[in-house]
Amino acid sequence: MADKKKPSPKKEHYHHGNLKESLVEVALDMVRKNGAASISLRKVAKALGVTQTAPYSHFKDKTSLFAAIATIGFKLFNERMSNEVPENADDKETLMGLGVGYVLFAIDEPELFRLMFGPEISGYLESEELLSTGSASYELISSAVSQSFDEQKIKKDKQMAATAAWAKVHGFATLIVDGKLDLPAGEEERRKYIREVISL
Amino acid sequence: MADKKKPSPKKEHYHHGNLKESLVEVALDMVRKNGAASISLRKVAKALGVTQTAPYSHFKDKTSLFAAIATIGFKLFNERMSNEVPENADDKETLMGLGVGYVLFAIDEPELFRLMFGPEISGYLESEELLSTGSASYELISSAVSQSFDEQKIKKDKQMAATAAWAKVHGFATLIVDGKLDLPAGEEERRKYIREVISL
DNA sequence: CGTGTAACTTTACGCTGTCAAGATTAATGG
DNA sequence: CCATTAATCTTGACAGCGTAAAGTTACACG
Repeated sequence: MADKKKPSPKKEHYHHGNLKESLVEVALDMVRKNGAASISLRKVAKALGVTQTAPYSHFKDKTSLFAAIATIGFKLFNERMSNEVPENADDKETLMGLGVGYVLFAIDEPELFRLMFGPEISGYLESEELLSTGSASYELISSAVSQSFDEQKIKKDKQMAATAAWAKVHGFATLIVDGKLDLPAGEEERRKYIREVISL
Repeated sequence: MADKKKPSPKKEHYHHGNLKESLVEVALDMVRKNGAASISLRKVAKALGVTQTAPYSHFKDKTSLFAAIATIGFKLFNERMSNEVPENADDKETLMGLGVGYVLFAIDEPELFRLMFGPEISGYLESEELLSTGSASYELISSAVSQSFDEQKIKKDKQMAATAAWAKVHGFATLIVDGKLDLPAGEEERRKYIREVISL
């Protein structure tokens, strides 16, 4: 991630140059640091030295900006889950890896996680990218469950099994993010703890 | 001087009488119908025929009102869970009943559920009643898990088992409330579906 | 070089939470 | 029973918010 061209420090140019990307960048930062509720379009605009209505040239409304951020969130989320799956993992290990990645992401990016599953963008259907990255997350888990159950020759309804697996992991992550659960300190202890809870 | 101060036709009393309760009542109604985000103190006040700042005689701020509503929510929640446990249930049946009640409450009161576990009151520590009714919910589940595991002579860490049980049910409820899952139509079908997912 | 258009500014509106100060009434105690 | 106090409610105000409408600037392209 090399830094691309940098806009001149002063407001020499009437046009910002890459305002859209910068808006997402700054807003993502604010979400991470203080949560989505702390964001106002005006503050984001001011942080970039543009006027309060400038963002409306690039985003229909505040929700659209949130959607763009959540889309990034889901990409990172899916990467994190995939990365947690070891090479040549069998179906069961795959499922566990995804679950651990799910929870670890929530721990590392609590505010982003909240936004992704929160009310700000719930019911927002206007971004195809958001919808596809979001459902990709579910597909990851769902297909892993499905394959895992094939392997184990379990005959339970697959969709229901996927729902149960998703629910457990999602609830776990949610409770952590909401501060309802205490976590072990170290990275490895956490990983172990998560694995144990998930496999119960 | 004759009619210096004329009370508006509707307005009989300067004092409302039981404004505090009425505020909670009306606000609870609004939460149920349109969600917590749709509420403004001003609208609640106007709905009761008082001025916009009248609520501040009874609630420190908007969050305090939300806390009062969430407290009611947790009471209903705990009742619902308890009612779902059949008489003379053994420990396992008790646990299942609580879980079913948990999810059914979320289905019946989605907006209230969201408020209870949402960011509006997260980190609000100024209402002892909210804290106690809230943790009572966890105690219900936690102690049921604990006893259930005694009965089954399972030696796994009880607290972790309680966490896993809580996570599964909570995640399930959350996903339903957020419209991420489709439910069967009838009351009994739902109960059955919930039981099956929970027991996976 | 002229012009269309995208990016940005200016201005403005209505809504919000909440503070400060004043008015009115209920409650209290002498 | 009356005077004082305390609780309750009103008036007025402020800053911040999302966002609509219309004007300005500058770049891209013929």
